Amino acid sequence: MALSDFPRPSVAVDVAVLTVCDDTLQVVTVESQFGTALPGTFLHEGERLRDAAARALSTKAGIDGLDFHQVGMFDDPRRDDRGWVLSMAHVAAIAYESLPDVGLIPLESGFPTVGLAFDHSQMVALAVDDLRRRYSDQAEPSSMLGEAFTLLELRRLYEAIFDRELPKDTFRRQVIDGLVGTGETTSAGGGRPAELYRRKPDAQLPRTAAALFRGP
Amino acid sequence: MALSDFPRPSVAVDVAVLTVCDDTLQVVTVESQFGTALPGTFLHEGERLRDAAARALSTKAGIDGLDFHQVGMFDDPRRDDRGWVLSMAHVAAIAYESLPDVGLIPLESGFPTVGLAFDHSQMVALAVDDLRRRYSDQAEPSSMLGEAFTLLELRRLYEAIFDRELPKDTFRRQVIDGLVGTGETTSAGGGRPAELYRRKPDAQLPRTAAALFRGP
DNA sequence: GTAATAGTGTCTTTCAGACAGTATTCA
DNA sequence: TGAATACTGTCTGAAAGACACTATTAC
Repeated sequence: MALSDFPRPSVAVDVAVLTVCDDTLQVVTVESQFGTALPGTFLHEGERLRDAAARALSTKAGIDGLDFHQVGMFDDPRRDDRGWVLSMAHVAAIAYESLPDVGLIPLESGFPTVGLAFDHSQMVALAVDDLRRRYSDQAEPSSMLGEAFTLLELRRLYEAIFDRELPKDTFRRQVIDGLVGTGETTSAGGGRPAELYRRKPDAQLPRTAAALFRGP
Repeated sequence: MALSDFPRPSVAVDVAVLTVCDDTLQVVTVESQFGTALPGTFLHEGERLRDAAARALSTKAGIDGLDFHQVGMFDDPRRDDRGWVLSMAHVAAIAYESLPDVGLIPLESGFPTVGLAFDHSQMVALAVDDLRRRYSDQAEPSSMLGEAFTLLELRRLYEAIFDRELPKDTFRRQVIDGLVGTGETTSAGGGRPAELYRRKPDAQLPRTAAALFRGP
């Protein structure tokens, strides 16, 4: 049997890069002829989707070295005026301090506060869902903080991701087993120095952590 | 800007249809020249992925009317000897009683007990993950039982999906608010007649239900 | 009656969440 | 010393999970 004789779609990738700035989730955007949009590109021959996503991010936003997760294929035949284009939405996360000078749009309870081109606002909503799921399962799985961080920094990150204040003592008990303490401390806060922690690889958070993060 | 001048991949869909038979999750398979595989097809021009999935299932397995969820795009350039073929894996669920005469393969803790063609075994593993996530969020969201069902039937279904015995009283308290009782009962079990329930649309299960289903 | 299954009241243990206490730094 | 922040012991209320009891059918 020969390969499909049907016309083939163009396949693209778009990437929602999420970061936290000013205690708020934000998404990286680029300016294009179609307006403010997510970084994206067409898939090259023989290329894998995640490699196309990395190439788009490197070329259009100067960002490298991130992990990508698929969040959904957008396949409305009329989603792009230029023709039949399927696009795989991806999500990645990065520490704000590692970001070059790029456009950022804050997210209000998971949705962009301004409209993005194409169906990119829907992509961002799915990206936030996926990020929240992964942050419910593990402690800081995507390096949105630096190499080491205090529990206060971690809690502020989770409060931004889940758009919700979290009690510090319960939060600590939920995440502490997913972390390893370095012996070091930092006194950047002004008061008693806080211990610095790293993520414990492959450690799962307790099943009840999701209930705390997502609220009642 | 003209549309991409790059060569385009063929795009296909494959569907993991899950059902429960003999207290075990099973997946629908078809025989092809490549061996035992998931039902699939190439995407037609202008067609949406979910419509291609429905067409594949209707044509190759005689199954209609299901809901499909994307679980991931498989994009290894060498995954199909015939050429460059991307395939979107889908998941759907169906009551065993609604199945026509098709091939079924039982799943051992989420994985097929025999190898499937291509990367279809990986697709099934992702499909089971997705099914478990959706059954953790809502009570019986995919109609794997009939229109109405008893709590015993529902619990047996969840035990098969999560491959784990569940205590009947705690299970009841977790799911009861996601159901609506019909006034009717059935005495098919032999003992005291059991009330028949339906799914309450849009009702979310408590956050702690996932902890019960997935276990320690 | 017995057997079988459905459904529920209750007890205990556990833990989320709140509160307040102690600990350690800087000014 | 006081202010600020980090961390932790303890209390309470709620609920998971276990257990047993009652309820309703068939035989």
